[in-house]
Amino acid sequence: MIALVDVNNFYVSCERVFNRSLEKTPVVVLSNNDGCIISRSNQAKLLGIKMGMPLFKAQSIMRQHKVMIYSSNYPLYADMSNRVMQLLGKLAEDQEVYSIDECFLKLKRTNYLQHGRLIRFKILKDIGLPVCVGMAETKTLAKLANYVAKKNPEFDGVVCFSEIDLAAQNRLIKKIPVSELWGIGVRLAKRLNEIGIDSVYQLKTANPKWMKQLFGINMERMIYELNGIQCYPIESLKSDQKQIICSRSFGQTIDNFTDMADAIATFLQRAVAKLRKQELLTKEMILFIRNNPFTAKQPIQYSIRLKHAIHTDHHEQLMRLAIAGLTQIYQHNTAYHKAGIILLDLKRAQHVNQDYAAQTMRANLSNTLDAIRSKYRHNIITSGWQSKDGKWQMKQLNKSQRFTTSWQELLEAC
DNA sequence: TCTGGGGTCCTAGGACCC
DNA sequence: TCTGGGGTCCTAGGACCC
Repeated sequence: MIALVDVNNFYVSCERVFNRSLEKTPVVVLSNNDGCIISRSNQAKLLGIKMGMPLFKAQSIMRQHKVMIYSSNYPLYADMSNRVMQLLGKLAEDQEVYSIDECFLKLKRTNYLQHGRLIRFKILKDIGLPVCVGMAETKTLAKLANYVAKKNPEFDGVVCFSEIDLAAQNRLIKKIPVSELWGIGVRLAKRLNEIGIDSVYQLKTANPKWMKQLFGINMERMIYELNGIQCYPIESLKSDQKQIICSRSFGQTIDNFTDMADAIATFLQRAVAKLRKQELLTKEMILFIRNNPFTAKQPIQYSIRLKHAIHTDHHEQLMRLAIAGLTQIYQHNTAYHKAGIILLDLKRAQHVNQDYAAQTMRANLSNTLDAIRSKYRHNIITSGWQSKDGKWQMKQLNKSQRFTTSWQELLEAC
C-alpha cells in the first residue's frame, strides 16, 4: 500500500503554528520579492484569491477582508518540513520525500484507515501541522485519494481507495476532472478534452496503447497506474541532482555592470555552496540576465553557456568563468530585472579524476570559509565582486521570525 | 508601481559513426 | 538510372511538478 501525505496549505500552516491568532482569519504567503500569492488559508481561498495571483491584483480584496499577508520564510518552512518528514519516516516501512510538503510512504499490511488517522493525529499533536492522507496501490491513485480527502470533509482527511468498493470508486472519479490528476497540466487537459476525455474515469478506461501513440509514454503509464498497476515505484534513495539553479528577481532594476556582477557573484556563491554540500562537482554553467517581460516593450534575455576544463567545486575558478561570461553578454542601456546561474554536468566527486594535491588545498580553503560563514553569517566573507548589501536584494516586507533556526529569533513566552 | 524559484522527464531533429 | 540500415550523442523546446 502506498500513502501520500501532504500538509494542508503548508506555508500558511507553518505561520499559524507560531501565531495562533491567525487560525480564524484569512492568511496568504507571498513568493520572493513579495510578488505572487503562493499559499492560501481556506478562508483566503473562499475569498476568490487564486494560486499564483500577483499581490497587486489582489490588493483590494486583501484590504477589504483584512487578509494577513506574510513574506516567504524559507528557513522556517524547511525546518518544519524536516520535522514532518522525520516523524513520517518512523511511521512507515519506506519513505520518499517528494516535495517540501509531500511524502510517499510504503505501508505494511495493517488497518490502513486507522494508520492514516494515526499519522494525521501525530503530525498535528507533535508538530502542529494539519495533513491529509491518501492511500492506494499506486502513486497516481494515492495522489487522487489525497485529493478526495482534501475536497470532501466527510472523510476527515483520510481516504483509502482499497476500502471503497469499485463501483463507489468509479462513481467518485466520474466527477473528478482529468485536469486534477498528477501529471496532467493545462495543456494536456485541453488536448484530452478535445478528444472527449473529461473525467478521471474516462481516462482510466481509455486504451493505453492508443493513448501512448497520441500522448507519449507517460500517458500510457498513467492509465496503468489508474488501474492499479504500479509503474512508478517508491524511490527512497534520492538520486543525485542533475542541475543546481540560483536565480532571483531584483528588488529594484539594475542598470550597471558593477551591481550585476555583485548579484551574479552572490548567486554563484550560493549555488556552489549547494554543490559542495551534496559533494558534487560541476563542469558547465549557464548564466542569464533579463529585463522585466511584463513591463518592457521588448522582452530581452541574454544567456551564455560556459564550460570549465575539468569538474570542480572551486568557487574562485567558477567565479572567474562567470564574470568572464557576464562581460561577454552584458549590454548597457538595459534595465535588468532578473539574473541567474545554472550549474550543469554534475558528478559525484569520487567519480571524477582530479589533481589530488590541488583539490585537497582547495577543499581546506573552502571548508574553512564554509565554517566561518556558518558560525557568523553567510556574508561575513565574500568575494571582491560582492558588496555588503546589494541594492538588488529582494523585497520582503512582512517576514516572520526564524522561530526554529535562529537563537535571536526564538518565540517569546510572557 | 507592483508579476517567484527550483526542479524533472520526454521528444524530435541534427550531427556523426560504421 | 539506381541512393541502406542501424546506432549514439547532443541540444532545444515543451510539458509537467511543487
